[in-house]
Amino acid sequence: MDTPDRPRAGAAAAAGFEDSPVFNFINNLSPIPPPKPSDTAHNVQLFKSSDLAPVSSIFASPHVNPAKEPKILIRDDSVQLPQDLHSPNSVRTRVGSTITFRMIRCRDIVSENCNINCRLNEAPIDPSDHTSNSESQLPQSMKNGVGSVESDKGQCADGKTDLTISQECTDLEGMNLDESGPDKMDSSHSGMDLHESQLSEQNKDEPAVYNGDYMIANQPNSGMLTLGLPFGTETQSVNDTQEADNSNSGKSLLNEEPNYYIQNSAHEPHLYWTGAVEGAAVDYTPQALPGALQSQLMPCDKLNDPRDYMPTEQNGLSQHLRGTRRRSLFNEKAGASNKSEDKASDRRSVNSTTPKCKTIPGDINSKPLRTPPCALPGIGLHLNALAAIPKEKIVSGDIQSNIIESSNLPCPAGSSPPPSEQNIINDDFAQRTDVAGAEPSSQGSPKKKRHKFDNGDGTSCKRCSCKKSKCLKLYCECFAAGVYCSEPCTCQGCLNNESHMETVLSTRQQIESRNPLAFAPKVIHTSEPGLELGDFSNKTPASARHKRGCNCKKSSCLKKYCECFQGGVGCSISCRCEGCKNAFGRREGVAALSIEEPKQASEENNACVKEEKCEIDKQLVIYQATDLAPAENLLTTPSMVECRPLACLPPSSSKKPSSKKPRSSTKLAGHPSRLGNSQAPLKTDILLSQFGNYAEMVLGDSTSDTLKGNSSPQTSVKVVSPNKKRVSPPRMGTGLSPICKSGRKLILKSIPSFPSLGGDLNNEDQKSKTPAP
DNA sequence: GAGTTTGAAACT
DNA sequence: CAGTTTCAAACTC
Repeated sequence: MDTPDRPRAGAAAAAGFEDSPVFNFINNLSPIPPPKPSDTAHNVQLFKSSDLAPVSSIFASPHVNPAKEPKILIRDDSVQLPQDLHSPNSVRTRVGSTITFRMIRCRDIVSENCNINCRLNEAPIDPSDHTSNSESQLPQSMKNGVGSVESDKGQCADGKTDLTISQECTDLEGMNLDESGPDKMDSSHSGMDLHESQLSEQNKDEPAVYNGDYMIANQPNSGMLTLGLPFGTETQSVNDTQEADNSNSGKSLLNEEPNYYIQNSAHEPHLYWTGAVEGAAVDYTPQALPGALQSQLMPCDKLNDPRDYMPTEQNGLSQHLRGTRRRSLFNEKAGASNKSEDKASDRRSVNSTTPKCKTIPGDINSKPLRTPPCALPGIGLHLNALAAIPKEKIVSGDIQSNIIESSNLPCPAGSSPPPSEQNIINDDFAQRTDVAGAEPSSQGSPKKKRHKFDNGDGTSCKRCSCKKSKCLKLYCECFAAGVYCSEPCTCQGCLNNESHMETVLSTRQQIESRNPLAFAPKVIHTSEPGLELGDFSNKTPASARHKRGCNCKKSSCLKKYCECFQGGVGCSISCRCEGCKNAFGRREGVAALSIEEPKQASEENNACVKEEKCEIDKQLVIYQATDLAPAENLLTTPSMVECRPLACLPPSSSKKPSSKKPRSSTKLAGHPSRLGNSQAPLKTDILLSQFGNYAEMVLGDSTSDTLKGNSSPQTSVKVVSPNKKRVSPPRMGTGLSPICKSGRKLILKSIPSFPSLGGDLNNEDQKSKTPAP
């Protein structure tokens, strides 16, 4: 198709592969120059944002809650998929059959970005941008992935011409033909019909292409990955991991994905996402990438929802939307997060979203610190959205969460996000977990539902019902979450509103002065054992995160009273709980098995199970290091336990006898967060490098390890099989999950890398590997 | 919907 | 730093 003119391609040409479609394909990919400045910038932003955000502690100031923005937005995006246009039904089935990818969570790493990434939506993107290309590319990648994917391919091959499929196929062609592709893409997209026809054709023709892609993908080192992205390493690692995952299934979406990445990377900065990659995997829609993400996001169930499908207009629109979608990710960062709109429309209206709750303006301190992305008000929110997501959507929520997490990846683990940010994030997670676990409860009283209602953004309103605290104390969830109380709140004498901004800020500062970690998330999903342990000062961020431990006595850590449980994480050393039975992981020794305990886990697990089911059944989940599936998140603890041995944090350090008290720990941790802000710039730089490391850590390492089998049992598999089933380490069989565990394990690895923001990526790794003597 | 339980936050 | 009180969520009826 294309000429091997490109220098890089030249090598291949030299090889004599020029003629091969694969070669062509590769050429297309490889040629892609390093991300354009703008692109790079985007990428950087993502990472930065994540990094920065955490550092800056976005939440320092309360954020306006977009209370009601549906976090679901993501879904919407996914919904948007052209499929609807063609045949929702087909799509549905496909979706079900097809694999969905989970976004990798980097959340731990990235604290903030989540929001941004998560949202595909709305922000109208300029088609002019590569976005279109990228989109198209994404779809292509998707296609590729899909094509490779059994189900998808089957469909295409079958000539079923699902809209999505067809589109995908077409996209691929376009991809193959030209990287630039936007035009091509457009053309391809423009005609849905065309797609179909093309599909058939492509199906025929493409195989070669796919193959090529596939091959490329297979090659970890393939130029594609390496080439483009600054993150190349990551991508590679990802690919590897994916491959590993795929390996299970044999071919893999992933394989294709790599291409996807590459292309994206080349064209779009946004693509950098692993998530995007994953998205690529998504069959659905051509529209997709962004959509892909969305699709991923979308719960299996949701696919059914007409809304989800979005009445996207047509291909053209879809394309356009695509662009927007991608953008949306960033846009969201920009603070445009629109939670509310689950619906397709949401994208466009993204901005329109009306957060009822407003996030409190960044703290004085934090504000300046806020780095671009991080700064975005929306940052915190995204996670919450998950929680907000109705049970129905829970699954999707997970996905979303995953996506979000992935977005987070960039953030250097080392830097702990500002407490506030973390809080948000945590909240999100918690919410997610809550959603899962709490689902039942949520049904009950509004309060219970409250979290669910949350936008999902960290910023969403918590619907507090404070009476005496005036919503100026941590008792107030809204205040604690850094958001202003909004309509949903039933609080009395509330001062947590814009009109009292000064009061709020001052109060926050006071609280933070007391306890830097006061606004830090109660539970950090990061499974990093070390962090949990809080031992390493180096990893202060982590420690800070985990500073709090529960002090449950009667709840046995089996109820929401327990922060750990509520957060969906197992209890850690820092916990002082008595009779800990935390299903997610018991404190200390108990932990490992606790997860498996069906009894305890039953409730919580249910949530996890649900998610997992969906995922398993229909989705391919790609876990990245940090990303614990939401469901997985639940598991984190156990994994952590297991991990610990690996992580081997210094035992002494690990133990913080009184870690619970935020105060003591907080001081240590708290500062770091702020420091992080200052460090932010560094972080960004580091981030990239870290990111790669991180990716490796997460994906690569875990995957590699798992693949290799060397891995300690701990590094259980996170791998998802292309087959649609996660490949879980043998051990986990229980409902919960193998996956979860595996995910956690991975996380653990990743964790080590994070710890030192300032870090040192290298150091981190080393440290992680070799716990301090 | 009201009341009780629970554990964190705040206070001393 | 430890103990107590206050608070609001979580939970139960």
